[in-house]
Amino acid sequence: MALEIKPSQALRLWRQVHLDLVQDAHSDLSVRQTAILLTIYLELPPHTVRGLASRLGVTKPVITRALDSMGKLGLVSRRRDEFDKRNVVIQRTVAGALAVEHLADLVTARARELGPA
Amino acid sequence: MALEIKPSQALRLWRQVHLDLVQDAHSDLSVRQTAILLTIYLELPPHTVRGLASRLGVTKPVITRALDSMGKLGLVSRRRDEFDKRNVVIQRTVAGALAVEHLADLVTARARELGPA
DNA sequence: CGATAATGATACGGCCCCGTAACGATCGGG
DNA sequence: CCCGATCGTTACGGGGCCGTATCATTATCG
Repeated sequence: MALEIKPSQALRLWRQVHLDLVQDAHSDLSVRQTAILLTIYLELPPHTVRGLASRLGVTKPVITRALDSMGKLGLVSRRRDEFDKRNVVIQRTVAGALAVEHLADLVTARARELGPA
Repeated sequence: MALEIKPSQALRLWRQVHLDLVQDAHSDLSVRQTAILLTIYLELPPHTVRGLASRLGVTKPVITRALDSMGKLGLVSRRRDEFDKRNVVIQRTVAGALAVEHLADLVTARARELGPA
């Protein structure tokens, strides 16, 4: 059951949510960080730096730095893998789950306001 | 006729489009720039620096700098208002319209792929 | 063991964006 | 005519993210 959305609706939805994000002081994530955060919270664990890097098509330092900054915000946390101590396992947090949920609410609410055409 | 979308669908849509944007080398716009671009192309002209600033809830230098960088990319252009030479009128461009259209296609295509639940 | 591979982190130089404050140009009211 | 208000821009100092190259740690294989 595919979601039917017209190009003009898609644009208005995209614009309105972006306006909300710009005005929401707490949402200060870049496009890359958003992609990383949602991948962590929507795809099945475990998540590693290397896995995310190849999944997003970016270099590993990009992931490391994004995890640093999102970690400071409390949106994710890291833990050494005990079985292969080279790996780092990225873990979800309560604050991160709340942020993702907040984004979902934002999108659904703005979609509900869309008129036809 | 409102658009019905479930939170889980909203998140998967948001994630997938962001993954596309990260991997698309040409799309290098920040959240703010995207909000500005879509406002210019979706709301009725004329657009001014001050108008956009108050519409987005940001300071004027933010708009000026965003117009500078988007102007270099050919996405928008500027012209002095002949009747009130203090004003600057922001104009749309072919490249900008194409970029907006491309984004619309991206969102609608990813929405079409969404499963239920 | 020892050499090689793999993982994530870090250093570096560069670029872009931010907010505040100031600026020049232009308009408009007294 | 002039002085204040308005417009957009620029200057400044600070901070974040980027890609490349390199690093320390750990695992693997001969």
